[in-house]
Amino acid sequence: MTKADKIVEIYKVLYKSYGPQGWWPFLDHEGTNSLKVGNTQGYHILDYSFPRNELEVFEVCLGSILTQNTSFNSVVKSLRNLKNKNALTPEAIHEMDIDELKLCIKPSGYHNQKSRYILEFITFFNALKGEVPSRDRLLEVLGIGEETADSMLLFGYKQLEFKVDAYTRRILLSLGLIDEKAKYDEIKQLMQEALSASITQKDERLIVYQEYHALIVNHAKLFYSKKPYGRNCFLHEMF
DNA sequence: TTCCAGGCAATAC
DNA sequence: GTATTGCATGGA
Repeated sequence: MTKADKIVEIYKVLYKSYGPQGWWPFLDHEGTNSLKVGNTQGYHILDYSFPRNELEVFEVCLGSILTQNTSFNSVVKSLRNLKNKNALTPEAIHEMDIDELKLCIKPSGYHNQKSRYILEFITFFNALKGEVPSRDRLLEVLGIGEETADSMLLFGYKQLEFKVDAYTRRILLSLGLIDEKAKYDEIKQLMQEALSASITQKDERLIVYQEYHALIVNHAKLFYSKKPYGRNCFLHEMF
């Protein structure tokens, strides 16, 4: 069984175990439906029409910054703080007092850094005028590294960019599919080549990229949060 | 109390 | 180029 085959099989097993996850965005920007805010079971499961507009794209990007090295429950608190002030828009945050912004995002940590990152991103976002940013341009923005860029592109802009995070590394390392010093791009290419080969339809592949990452996070929270990583992980029994 | 969380930039070597 | 460090809050 090749690495690519294993990567495809892992997805099938995770999906069968946990089901579709339904991630970003989290808040209802149109008032037409009620998203399950803060529900760990998912927010809009099996509805892949999201994000439906620029505001929802913005929320995904904002969440991508806020979730850096931070649990997502904390991020949801910050987003709700902003939403409650009717300030979950680039314009409102831009006009907001910086200390007020810091207070809103305080639950998700690093508020001094992240407030600056957010303001830098808003300037960038406004200049886009609705266009999809290139990955390289995103990486030039202060506070946006590889994972955050891919997070914005995959979940916000529906681009075929696989998001690699610490959990992805741990699982792949534990299963012997990468080595410790594997770089971000190496892991990303491994995942993308495996999935591209087995899923020719782009719309379908996008959904799998999104769900796969979400499934990895869900699975890793259960088996890869405490050392030794991967203890009792049922994926080990597959190969 | 300690450890960890859906990383990043700055700095040191 | 690679390794280390500071950043901050909240929950287990």
